[in-house]
Amino acid sequence: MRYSAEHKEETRRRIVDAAARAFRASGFENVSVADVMKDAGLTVGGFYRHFRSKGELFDAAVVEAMAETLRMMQRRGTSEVRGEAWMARAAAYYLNLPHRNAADRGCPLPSLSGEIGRSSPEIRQRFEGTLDDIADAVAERIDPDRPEVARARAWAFLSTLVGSLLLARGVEDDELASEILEAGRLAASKI
Amino acid sequence: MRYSAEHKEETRRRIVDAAARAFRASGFENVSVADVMKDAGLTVGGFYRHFRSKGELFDAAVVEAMAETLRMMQRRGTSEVRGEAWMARAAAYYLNLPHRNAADRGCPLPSLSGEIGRSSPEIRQRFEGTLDDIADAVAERIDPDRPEVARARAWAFLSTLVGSLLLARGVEDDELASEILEAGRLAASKI
DNA sequence: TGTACATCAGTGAACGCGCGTTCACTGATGTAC
DNA sequence: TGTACATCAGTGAACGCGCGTTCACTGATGTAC
Repeated sequence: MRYSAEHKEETRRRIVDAAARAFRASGFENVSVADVMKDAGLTVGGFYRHFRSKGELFDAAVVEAMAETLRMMQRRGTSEVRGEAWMARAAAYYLNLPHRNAADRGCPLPSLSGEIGRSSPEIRQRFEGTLDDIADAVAERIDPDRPEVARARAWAFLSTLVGSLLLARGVEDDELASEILEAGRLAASKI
Repeated sequence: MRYSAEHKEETRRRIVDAAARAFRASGFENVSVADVMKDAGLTVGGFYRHFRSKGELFDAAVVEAMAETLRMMQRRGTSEVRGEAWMARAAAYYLNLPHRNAADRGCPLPSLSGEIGRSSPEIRQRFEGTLDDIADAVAERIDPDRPEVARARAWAFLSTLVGSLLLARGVEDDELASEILEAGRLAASKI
């Protein structure tokens, strides 16, 4: 092997990071391979030493962004807070104007679920796996003693967060966006 | 005027209908002008007698799909049902596998909010207007006597519906999709 | 330790395709007389 | 009422651009001796 294995892996990571940001900000079709490579400090040609196609990059970027979200969720879980207190805290962390305005660094669920819904079965299955893990992590925080009920509540909780953020991003007016986010925060905490 | 005004208007309507279906099913970038025209029984060239650009068509299609949703909401409202009973009924009507599997004829909120979030201010303002009307219509059904509180609940209700459908569409497994939809239905009715 | 060689990550130009848009043309239908 | 003319919705080919992908090449670095 020439160039250390770490070197190649590190480059790949830079490409995936740039892609994860760009796709969340602009969606699959509005991001070009050249854009991503430039963002990663490289030129187009080298791309195919790391990925077979743009689709494969999207796949990797989704996995990466979802893993981040899951890690974030789990990190929040090390504290002792549980139940409604945890839900209120998580909802506040998720539903606010900064998150609404920074899609590129935020949760991929509102920004990419639409595209994923139209993607290949492989990508959707991968997505499904991580999403399931996220739901489990959330259920554990909501009510560790009643896993069945907690899981249903976790899905409803996640749905409310994702839906609120999505709607808040669709409207132009910041006041209205705040109204939507606040309503979501309140309702999510009491699910 | 040659060709009656109605003739042109009727053709335009056919184009917009085809576009509203196609965009909901596949998103903006994955639908070509030629596709839409073919669906409307026409050829590409004629498109520009009706619209200045593909973007203008998207705008019209979003307005149309949102207006349908609003009409649907208002039609449901003629009955006397109010409050939680109405919420349970509306949630059941919205959150089910057929709706999850027929994005092209369903609510545009889950399928197009993502794209709209990245669209021009004009489109977003138009979207915002109808969305606001929908929220008002929902608030009226939830609790006509307390408009303030009802509006916040309406936003949370809509967020949960939209989020659940979006997540259910993102996963491959029908069982899991059902689980998500059911959780959403239950929680939405009690917001 | 030093040197020739081999590998392969990365470069940047070129290719080819899809698609939005334009354009010259057709022909159906309304209007003028 | 009938006929010549004007309009313009619709056709289908052509244009041009952006972008995904390919390719010949470079040069940095690891390996063999």
